[in-house]
Amino acid sequence: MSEKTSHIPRASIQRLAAYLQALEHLSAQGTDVVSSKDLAHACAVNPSQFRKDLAYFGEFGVRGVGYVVTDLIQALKDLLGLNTAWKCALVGVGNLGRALLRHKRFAERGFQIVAAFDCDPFKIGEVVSGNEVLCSKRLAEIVHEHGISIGIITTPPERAQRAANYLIDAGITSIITFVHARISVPEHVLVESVDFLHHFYHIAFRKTFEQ
Amino acid sequence: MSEKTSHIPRASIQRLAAYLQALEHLSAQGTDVVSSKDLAHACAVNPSQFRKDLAYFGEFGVRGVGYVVTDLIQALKDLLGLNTAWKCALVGVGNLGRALLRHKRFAERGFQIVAAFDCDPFKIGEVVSGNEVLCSKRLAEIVHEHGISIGIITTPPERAQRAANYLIDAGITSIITFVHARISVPEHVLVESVDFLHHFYHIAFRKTFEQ
DNA sequence: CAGTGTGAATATCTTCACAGCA
DNA sequence: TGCTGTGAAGATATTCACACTG
Repeated sequence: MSEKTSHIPRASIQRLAAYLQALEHLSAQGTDVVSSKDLAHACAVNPSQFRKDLAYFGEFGVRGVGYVVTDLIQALKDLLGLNTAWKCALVGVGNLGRALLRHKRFAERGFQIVAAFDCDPFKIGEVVSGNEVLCSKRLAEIVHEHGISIGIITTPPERAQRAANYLIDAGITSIITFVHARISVPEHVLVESVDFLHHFYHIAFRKTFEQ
Repeated sequence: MSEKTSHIPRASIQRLAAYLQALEHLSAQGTDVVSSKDLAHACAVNPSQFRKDLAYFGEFGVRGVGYVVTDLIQALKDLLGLNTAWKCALVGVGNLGRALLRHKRFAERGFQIVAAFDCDPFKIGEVVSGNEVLCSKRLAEIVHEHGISIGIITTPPERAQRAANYLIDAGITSIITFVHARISVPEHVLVESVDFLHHFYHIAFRKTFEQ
């Protein structure tokens, strides 16, 4: 089931997360079994799409019946790698960085921010939501000490590349950046970019030309 | 040039934003003219892709030469609807809401948050980054008064749907939600979902199965 | 002649339609 | 019989390759 996961459409993975969300909602409501039709409808997706997304990984349903909600939740969590506890380091304790540090829902989902870094001497030493802000120079040391595997960048744009460099030097191979700036990284490093502005642009475009 | 903009791939629009970013970087460096090859390379895109993305809207280059940076920046801003000043209302003054209110870069890009709402009596009256937090009940009134056209939802998940309802009742037809929860809206309302968790999930998936 | 703009070819993603199993 | 799992068909998106132009 993990042989050919490399050419799975990115959109599929995103949908898996949506399915999981819908399933947890169903589970909370006490629903035991759900059909592809109903679940897909709840996620605004074609039922075949839903079944095909799962088919990349194996067979999870019961023919003639549907999907057992709790089983599928467990399967999806395994598929998405959510049964692991991922440790994260955050670089850049500005407004957004603070908001993420205080945001409790990441930890609930297995993404725990265990260290926060900044290069501003006025911020170093401050404690935000249980994390003492450390000097960025100490990244490598702390990453090893805690076994951190994911880096989060929330610096101003002009310092994003330097933050990335620190993370990469510390051996981090996965970075999530919240900064509206292109950063360049070696081939082997995974970068996910969360760019709010893109969504605003998209709204502006559609309002201007499609409404 | 605006006839057939409705079937433009969503991915194209996202790339247009990336081109704009790269162009502004070039402009700041004093570059006057750039080829599709160079610009596409800077955005990690195929040069044909870049040219085709532009071709949806018209012709912007000079054959044998390339693209005049400042002209293309202006053209892209027009295409993306960024020469308009968009007024936004934010609902949900939690950690993330505060971070967005304080984030100055939205306003620089034409997206100004002119009002903030919450239903928590302890928050109402507080001033965050120049905005007084108002009672959500006053949404319709304020939306009309300011000519607000975009709603931003940063409530906890369980209150996202109610926030959406308030916004829609106030006549808002475009919503950007930062909440990891499905919200349902009438056909004519545009919803953009900025879901951090999806990006974390994606990293977790790729780390688990592809690295 | 360098580099755009674009039809044609390819690759990728989505949907259909139905065989096959509980 | 009902709904899954899946090959084949259809729709979309990306890349190639080259005609065309400043």
